[in-house]
Amino acid sequence: MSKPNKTPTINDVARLAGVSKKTVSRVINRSALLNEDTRIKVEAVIADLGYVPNPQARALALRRNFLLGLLHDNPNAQTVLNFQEGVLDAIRETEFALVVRPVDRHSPRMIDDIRRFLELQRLYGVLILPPISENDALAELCHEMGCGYVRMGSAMLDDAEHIVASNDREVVSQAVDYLVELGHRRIALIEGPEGFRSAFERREGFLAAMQAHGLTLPPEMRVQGNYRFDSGIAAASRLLDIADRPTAIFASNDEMAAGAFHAARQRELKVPDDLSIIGFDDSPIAAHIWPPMTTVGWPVREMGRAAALKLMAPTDEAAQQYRFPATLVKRQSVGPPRG
Amino acid sequence: MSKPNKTPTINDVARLAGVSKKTVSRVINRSALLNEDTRIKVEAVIADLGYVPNPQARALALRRNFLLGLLHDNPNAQTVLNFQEGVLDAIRETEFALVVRPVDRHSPRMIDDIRRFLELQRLYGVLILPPISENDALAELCHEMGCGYVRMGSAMLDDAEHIVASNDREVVSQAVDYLVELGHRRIALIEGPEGFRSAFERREGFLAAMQAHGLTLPPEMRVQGNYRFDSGIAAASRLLDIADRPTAIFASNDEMAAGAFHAARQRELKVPDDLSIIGFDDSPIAAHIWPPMTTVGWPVREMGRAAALKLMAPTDEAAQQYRFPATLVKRQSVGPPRG
DNA sequence: CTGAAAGCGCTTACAG
DNA sequence: CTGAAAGCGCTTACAG
Repeated sequence: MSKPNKTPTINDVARLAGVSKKTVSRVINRSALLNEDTRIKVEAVIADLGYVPNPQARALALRRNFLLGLLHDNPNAQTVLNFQEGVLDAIRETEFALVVRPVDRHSPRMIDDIRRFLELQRLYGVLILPPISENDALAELCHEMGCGYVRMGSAMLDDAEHIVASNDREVVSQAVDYLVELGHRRIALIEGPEGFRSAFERREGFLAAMQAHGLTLPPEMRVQGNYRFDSGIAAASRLLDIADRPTAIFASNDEMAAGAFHAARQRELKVPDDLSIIGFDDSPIAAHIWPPMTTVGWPVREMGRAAALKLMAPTDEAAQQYRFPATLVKRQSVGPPRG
Repeated sequence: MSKPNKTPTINDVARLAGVSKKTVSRVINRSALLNEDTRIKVEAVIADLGYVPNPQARALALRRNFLLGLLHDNPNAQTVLNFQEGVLDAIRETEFALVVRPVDRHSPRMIDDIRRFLELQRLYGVLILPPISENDALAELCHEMGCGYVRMGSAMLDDAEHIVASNDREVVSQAVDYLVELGHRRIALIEGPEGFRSAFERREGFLAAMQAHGLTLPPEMRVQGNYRFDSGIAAASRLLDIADRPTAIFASNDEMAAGAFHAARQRELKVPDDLSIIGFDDSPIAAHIWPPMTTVGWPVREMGRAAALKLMAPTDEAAQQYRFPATLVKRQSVGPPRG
């Protein structure tokens, strides 16, 4: 007789179902070697009691927690949150929970810190956001520690089971196509920082499209930023001070594109009449800046959901998807060039 | 002899220190009833072995996890992330980890969902962000489940041990003072939605300051929004279409203030020459909009850090703080009224 | 101040 | 297909 108020344990289920704990355990873990009638009987008792296996006990016995980790380093806040929402979509109604771990990619101890974290928390698996998702040493660490992992990236950085990827290169090419169709010829690039795969992919997409259209990109029409707002102002300032200045700018992310808006304003250039601007991310700033910004949106929430499923239920159909196309979001920061 | 590669357990420590497991446990848990020499000896072995108690085992034995939960419903992404950073500052180098749980405050099942979550995960405590931090039923739930909690709020919603609060009311009064000093008299209010304590506090601060300056607020100069961008456009549009339109607007958050910028632009009014605007939050949009927005910044990261400490180490000096003053951040969206 | 025994609620070989 | 025993790595009364 257990006290009426206590939450039921595996023993209660076993006793009421007239089987051993082990058999109940088999039901919980969906063991194949199990008589159908036994399973039905046990499941009835489980439902009746409202029994839920204690995660702490399972974690101890299995040496593995039912926790998904989210590793990120300071990217776009909205992206992190949208990804989290997607993960939640996937873990809702499951026994899993989400542990968030911001890390510092500039720290020499980052890998060691994460190693300790994984050792201690015995995570079921981790989800890794860019840019640290591009760190192969980190993926290797997960592998050697027996911790599942899925990376989010701008390209196929890993096998399908370990990645949710967008098609940055293609979609940036499409953005350039769009500008060219409107009549732009002097199109400048504000690229992202060295060492970011996203910066690389977006630049390659840009260059490929320019070449496809037979357009040249003079060196001064290509400036590097660091993905932050101020660097966008600086980069765009240089571009707009060129005598034969560009009529359109593609910036590798929205923050830098927002900086380009500022640089234009400072010079009393109108967007889009004097200057068309396209960003990347579709972050809140894109919709709220004036005029609303044409940008590239990626399905971050869906990526988060799929990434979590890859960890929890790799055989699920929804977990098979690894390609998540980004799309051009047309707003008012792009128009035909003047004259 | 345990295998050399295995991570050390409490048994290894006990054996090498020549004491019982229980004594090691006492050292880990800083029991007072402990001979000083014994403690030093055990601590030496712990350091030597690099022993770290297994959190899963402790969780099972203690019926309590070393996890801090962050409960939030969709507020400003940057606020959530800054708060997370603060929590991380506090849990770094501890055994604690942070579990994030977005919830839906409009769901009738919210409380039940959270109850199940707390039951299952046996959290050490939860941190609750606004607006759900204002839900007293939720605080009551935590209390009855024996789960620690700390709320973040715009005012003293709870006892000092259960809250990190800003001073929204005062700081908004100061914002109004600032506008009045510059010469503004027709100052309008875009207030936040019903049921948000922050909206209430900010409105009260606004009204108190107006009254203190002997200024009246005609009903048409006070419009309600829902904290979202579009509602800011709508509210400001109404205000700016008044014949004797305001020379300054205070909006209860940055998103609505950004909407006010749009409404001004649509009417070809210049900020700040034709219209001064002040927001609240100091979110990224505030710094990136043109012209950069004067707003109120609150020390979200510090609040997150203190909130986590209140849960983990309530006696720490840093955990005593519960007041976190917000401050006016002056940028370029405010100037003297024209003429 | 310290220890031997039992227990937290599960799962893992090993039998049968 | 099913079960009795031992174990995961800690802590909690209870003695002494």
